[in-house]
Amino acid sequence: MKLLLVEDNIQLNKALSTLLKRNSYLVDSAFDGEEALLYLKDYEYDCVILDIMLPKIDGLEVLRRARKDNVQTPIIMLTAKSTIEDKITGLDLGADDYLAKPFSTEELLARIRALSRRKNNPIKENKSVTFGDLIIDEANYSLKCGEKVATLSNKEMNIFMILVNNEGRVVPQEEISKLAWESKAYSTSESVWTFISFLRKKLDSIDSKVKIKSIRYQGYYLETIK
Amino acid sequence: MKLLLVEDNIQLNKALSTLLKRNSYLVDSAFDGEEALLYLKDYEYDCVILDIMLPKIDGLEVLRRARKDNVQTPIIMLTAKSTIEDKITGLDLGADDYLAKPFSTEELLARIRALSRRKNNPIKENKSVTFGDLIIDEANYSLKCGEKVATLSNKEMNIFMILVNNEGRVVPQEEISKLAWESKAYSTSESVWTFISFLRKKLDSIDSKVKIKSIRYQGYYLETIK
DNA sequence: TCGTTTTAAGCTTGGTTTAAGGTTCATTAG
DNA sequence: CTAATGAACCTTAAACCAAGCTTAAAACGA
Repeated sequence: MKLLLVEDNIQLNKALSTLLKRNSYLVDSAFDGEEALLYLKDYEYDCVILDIMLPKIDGLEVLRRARKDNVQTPIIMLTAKSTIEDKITGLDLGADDYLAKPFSTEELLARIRALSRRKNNPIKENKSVTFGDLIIDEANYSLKCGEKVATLSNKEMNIFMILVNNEGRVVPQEEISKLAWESKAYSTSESVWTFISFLRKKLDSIDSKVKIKSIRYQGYYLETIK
Repeated sequence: MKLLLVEDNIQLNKALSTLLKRNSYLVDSAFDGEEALLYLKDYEYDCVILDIMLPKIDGLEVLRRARKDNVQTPIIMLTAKSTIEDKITGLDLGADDYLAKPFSTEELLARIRALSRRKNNPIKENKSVTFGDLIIDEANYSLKCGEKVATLSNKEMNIFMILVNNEGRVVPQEEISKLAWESKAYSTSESVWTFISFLRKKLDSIDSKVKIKSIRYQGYYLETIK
C-alpha cells in the first residue's frame, strides 16, 4: 500500500509520515503542489492525502489537474477551514473525502482504509486470493500450498502481489522498484534480484507449481508449470 | 524507442545516457549542435533531448534548422535559465516541452514518456496487434499462431515490428540497422542477416503463414503465403 | 537481540555478435 | 549460349559479455 502525503508543514508532514509508516504503508512526502503533481505523474498510489493550503499550487488546483490527467487514485483533502464552499468545490473537482484539521490519527487511518478498500476491491474481487496451487494470505504474510506453508516478509509479499496483480503481463523490474519501495531513493536492481531469489526459494520449499520467470531486458512474470 | 541526447557537459551526458539506457531506450549522444544536426539528418528518433547552451551551434538554432528541415520528432529543451523569453522563443520555433536545470531524472523520464506517447499512439492505434495469422504481443515479446507460441528476444521483436510497421514496403537493411541499433557502431549487415534468420526459424516453428521475404539489393518485407 | 533489508561478491546464463562455410543470382568472359 | 566469377544473402555454430542469480555477510530497525 503506497500513499502520497502532501502537506507543507514540515513537522506535521514528518509526524503523519511516521504514523503511516508505522501502520505499514509506504509513504512519499511532498511539500508543495508542484512536487505533488510530479509524484502523481510518475508513480501510482493507493491513496493521496492532500492539504488544501499549499505553496506554489494549492490543493484544489492539484486535485483539478490530477483528475484532468485522468488520475483515478482516491484523494482525501485536508483543510483547516471546513467551510461549505471548500467542500463543494472539492467534491465538484473529484475529491473522495474531507478531513478538517485538527483530526484524530485514528480517523485518518480509518478513512484511508475505507477509501483504499473501495477503490481496490472492485479490481481485486474478481481476482481470488488464490493463484495456481497457492492460497495467499496477504494479511498474515503467508503462502500455503497443500499442507506446506511459507512465511513471507513484508517486501517479499509486496513484490509477490505485484506479480499476482499483473498476471499475464511481464512486469519490468523498474516498475517493481517503483511500486514496492518509497520513491526517494528507490532500490537498485540488485535488491529486486535478491528478493526474487528469496521468493523463488520459498515457492520451491512448499513445492508450489507457481514459478517466477524472467525475460531478459524485460522483467518478471508468474507461470504455473505442468 | 530511440532517443537523441544533445548535451555538451560530458559528465551529465554520460549520466543521463546511462539513466535512459537503464530505462530501455536506445540512446545516441551528441556533444555539440553540429553533431546533433548530423545525427538528425541521418537517423530517426522518437524524441530529442536538446540542451540550449551548446558549442558551435546553440540549441535554439539546432531546433530552428531541424524544424526547417521538416524534422517532426518531439524535442525537449534543457535550459539552465528558465526565463520567459527563452521559453517563448523555443515554443515559437517548435519545441514540444521545456525542462529547467536542475531537474529530477523522474521528471525527464515522465516527459519523454508523455511526448513519445503523444506522437506515436495516433500512428499505432489504427494498426492492430495482429498480422496475418499472428497475434503479436509486443509487451510480452511473443508471437502466437493458433496454439503455438514463440518467444522473441529484444532485438528480434524490434526488427519484426519494423517490418510489420512497414507492411507493403520493402525495407532496406540499412534502414533496419539504423532503427534497431544505437548508431555509434551500428550493426554490420551480417547481424541483420543473423536476426532475420532467427526470426524465420521462429516463424516456421509456430507454423505461421507469415514469411520474411527478401529482394536482392532492395531489402526485406513480410508476406502471407497461400 | 532477532528478523528483515541492503550491500557485496562470485557465478551462471542466454542474447548478441562474430566467424565460417554454404547458396543464390547477376554479370561477363569465352 | 554457357560457364565462371564474385558479391549478396543465408544458416549454423561458437565466443563473448552484461544481465540476472545466488549466497553470505553487513547494516538496519523494532
